[in-house]
Amino acid sequence: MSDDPHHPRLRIRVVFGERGMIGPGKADLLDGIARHGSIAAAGREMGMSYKRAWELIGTLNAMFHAPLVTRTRGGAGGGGAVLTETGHEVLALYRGVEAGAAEAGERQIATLRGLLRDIPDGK
Amino acid sequence: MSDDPHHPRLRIRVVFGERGMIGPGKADLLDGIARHGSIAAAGREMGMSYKRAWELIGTLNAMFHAPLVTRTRGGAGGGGAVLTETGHEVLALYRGVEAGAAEAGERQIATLRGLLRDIPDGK
DNA sequence: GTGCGATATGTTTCGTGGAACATATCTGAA
DNA sequence: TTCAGATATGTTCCACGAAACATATCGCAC
Repeated sequence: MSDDPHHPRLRIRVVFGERGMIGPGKADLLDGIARHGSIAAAGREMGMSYKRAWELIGTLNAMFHAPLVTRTRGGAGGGGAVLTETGHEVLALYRGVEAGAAEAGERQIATLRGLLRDIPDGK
Repeated sequence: MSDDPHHPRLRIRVVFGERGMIGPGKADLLDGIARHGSIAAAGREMGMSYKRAWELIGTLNAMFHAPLVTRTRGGAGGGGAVLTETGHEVLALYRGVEAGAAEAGERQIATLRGLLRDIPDGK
């Protein structure tokens, strides 16, 4: 979609043992909610069913000591969802890990990329 | 198995667009082959079927401009597999990315860990 | 009090990755 | 010339997660 297939991408998942984990999916979802103010809209944007988005948010909320997303039902516009302070914090921390890792691994990744076989078939 | 569930772990996957990707699974497999000199033994060690291990090695070999693993059939001991120079190089680069990311994200991850909910059930 | 738009959940269907199973093949050693 | 132990591959089966489908609920606006 909007990602350059020629540039290596780093997908990072932080695993907290049995307590859960957070990766690109949940992060992007939080991001979408922050931008749209709606679980449904965020899910739609990334081609994810409302149900799945809702479930992910549920696990995220249960995972931290305070919910990351608060929801409102009914009302003008039908309701909506917003990131709590903790929500913004967690998202920022995750993005920080991503950015730091990308920078720290820049050299190795470039070298790795150079070792790849030339594209076998341009489709 | 040997991973401390209390300490957050970073799982990193380097994605090269359509050309493939490398993550913990393939890296550990390469590692096992380097240590055991056998695809089968490496697979066994990580509870992976020989077939799956063999397939992963196949995609890895096809992914880079030179094979990462060379195999020998028959002979004393039935055969075996060893990492090529490129194989060692790729593994080292991936481990480097992992290490760099872990170090770079140390702060954020610790903070994230502090935001987790207290364990709900000690099992 | 009806409609709208979003959250909230349950149920069922379905595709896919992996496990399990089954062989075939290779070659040095005994 | 048989055996051992590893690579090499195809086929079938099944669990699990996600998608699809189906409702229910909420509350402001009109």
